[in-house]
Amino acid sequence: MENTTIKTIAVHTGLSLTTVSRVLNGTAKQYRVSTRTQEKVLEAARKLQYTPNQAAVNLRLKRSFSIGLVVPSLSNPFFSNIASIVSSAFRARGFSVILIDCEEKEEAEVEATQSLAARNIDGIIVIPSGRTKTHLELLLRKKIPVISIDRYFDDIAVSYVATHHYEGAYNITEYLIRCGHQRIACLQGNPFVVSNMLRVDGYTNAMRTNGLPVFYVAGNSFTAESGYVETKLLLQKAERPTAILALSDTILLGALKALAEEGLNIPGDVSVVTFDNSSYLDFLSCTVTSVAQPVTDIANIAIKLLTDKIASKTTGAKHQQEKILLKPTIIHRRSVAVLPR
Amino acid sequence: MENTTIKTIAVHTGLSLTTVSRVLNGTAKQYRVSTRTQEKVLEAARKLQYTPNQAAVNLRLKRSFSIGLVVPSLSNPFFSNIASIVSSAFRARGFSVILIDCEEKEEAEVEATQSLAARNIDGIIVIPSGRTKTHLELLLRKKIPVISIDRYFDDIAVSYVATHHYEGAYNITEYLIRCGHQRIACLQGNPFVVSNMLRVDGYTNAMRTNGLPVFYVAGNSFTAESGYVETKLLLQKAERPTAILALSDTILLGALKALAEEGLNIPGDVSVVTFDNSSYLDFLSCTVTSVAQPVTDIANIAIKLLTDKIASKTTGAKHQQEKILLKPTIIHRRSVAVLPR
DNA sequence: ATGAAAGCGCTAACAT
DNA sequence: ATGTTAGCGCTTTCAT
Repeated sequence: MENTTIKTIAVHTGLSLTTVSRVLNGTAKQYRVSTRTQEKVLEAARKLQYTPNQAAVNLRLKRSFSIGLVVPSLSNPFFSNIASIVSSAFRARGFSVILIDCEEKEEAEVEATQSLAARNIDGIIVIPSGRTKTHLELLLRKKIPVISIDRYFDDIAVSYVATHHYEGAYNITEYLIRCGHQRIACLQGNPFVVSNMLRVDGYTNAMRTNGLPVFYVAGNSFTAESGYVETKLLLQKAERPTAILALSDTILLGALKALAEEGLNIPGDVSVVTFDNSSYLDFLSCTVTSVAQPVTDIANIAIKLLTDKIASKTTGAKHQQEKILLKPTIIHRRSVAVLPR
Repeated sequence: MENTTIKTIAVHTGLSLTTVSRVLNGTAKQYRVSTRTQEKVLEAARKLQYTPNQAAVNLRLKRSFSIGLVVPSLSNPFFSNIASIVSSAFRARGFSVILIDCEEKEEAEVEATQSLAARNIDGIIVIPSGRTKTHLELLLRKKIPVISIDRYFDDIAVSYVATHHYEGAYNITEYLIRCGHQRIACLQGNPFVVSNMLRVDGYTNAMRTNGLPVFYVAGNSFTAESGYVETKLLLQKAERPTAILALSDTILLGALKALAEEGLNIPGDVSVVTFDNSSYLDFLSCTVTSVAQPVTDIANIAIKLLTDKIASKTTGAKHQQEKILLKPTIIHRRSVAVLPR
């Protein structure tokens, strides 16, 4: 009792492979297969527990009916949240989703896109882990629809959807300044990814525009460890900050730990704001004001863009690079003190 | 300029498909392919940017060199954390990981396992979303190695690795009792999954063994919403609890919100403990004592079991069902008050 | 040391 | 209304 294939069914019903294939693919009507025959095939398929061998379909059709989703790290709630939303939306549209966690490693990301391409993937959504981008151009050359989210490159023809990182950072920095803060420290993540660079730019420009010196920028990854270490160092400075802008919630967590260890109160001793607006911000010892990214919108637009590109591979319609930036919003909580002038 | 296949390389080098294939698969030595020839093939492959078509390999070999990881929900940090650990461990061993988020839906889980099976997946790790288990038996019948983690079924021959849920709940309940608590409420998750049932049993038995009535059990899913709603209801009772045991960190978050809304302090007005030990527990307004699951151990053992099963498919060695339960530990923080007797 | 040829399971162009 | 056949890209047995 080997695996059931269409051949098994053909033998079983005394029909040809073609007819069986037609019935099973729903093209029966189109080829005027008799109702009788259809029933026979369907019944045999059910009885023999037939499931199509995707490798064969894939080889033949050069399509896999699945899309790849490549993320830097699932242990970061921001990414796992996006992953969850994107993946369910695609499944709802009949695509399988192959999710790959790169552990923030660029080689892993390159490998991931190659392995996806080798599987005749229908399309790829990627959140780039670093500066590497040639692998994305390669996908383009292979005519594999690809779009990037959250992070992106302006100098290659890959469409993207992301939060307007610059604006988010600029606005929240300016908000801190309006609250009377002048010594505002910025705890950054991976200094080589666009999202981080733009946020740092937003912070820097908001400071300068308001006639303030850029007080402090440090950090090297979007992790609690980085946030912790940098805050420890920051607090060694002769002049302590009155406010800290953490560029992600993971960084924030580390910063909070360091602040607690130093016995500093929020917002009494130091104000704190962050990026990403994770749900636990509402439950921290001091609820934390945050820049919220429109994650659901990002996911939905990404899906729309990718499915359009996939669909138009058949029609052959040309697409230009779409560059979509969505407005972030500030969610106000209680972590910011208004300083006396 | 079409896609490069071994045929392209064969034509290019004037060699046969066989020879090209041998070189590319590292069996060159075994077949005494001349060094000269090997170089030619390798060079052509590089120049033409050859990547093997996995669908073809898969069809031919009935192997995909990838494993499936099926989880209930990636937006739950406990699962996304496991997913991250398992997926990186497998990639390190040369397997691709196809990760599927089922949104806690049993149909989605069944569909996922079927779709994975249709891809000639080498093995599957699943965290079951509910009571459904026939799909796992089906995998077994198709000789696809499968093991479940975190949640499991004792009456089917699927191996599993999980935390000793019963013990975790029993111990922490008893700890609360020793601290003088008698009215302890239990906020449960999905009542139909083993992990939840066992935890509830642990709670219930700890109460009974210590001569206390089972005060309160309610809830229906491992979400903040459920935790919030149930806590709201719980606080309507004439007799309020002195302690709350949340069966997951997500439930805890909802409970905390409800407690805050009622103006209750932790641990002054009510003590709180939870399951899962997420990193943010250290940063809440009151750090929360928690049952920690040995997630890394679970992942590593799961990997060991699965790779063994995959390897022994070739050797044909028989495996019995492995049932592995790991001890949880209690991480003490500041959310539990010691009551006067 | 290298090649020819069969076949994995499926679809589709081309009969009839 | 149904069937024959070629071929997707690869591995492997069997020749030479």
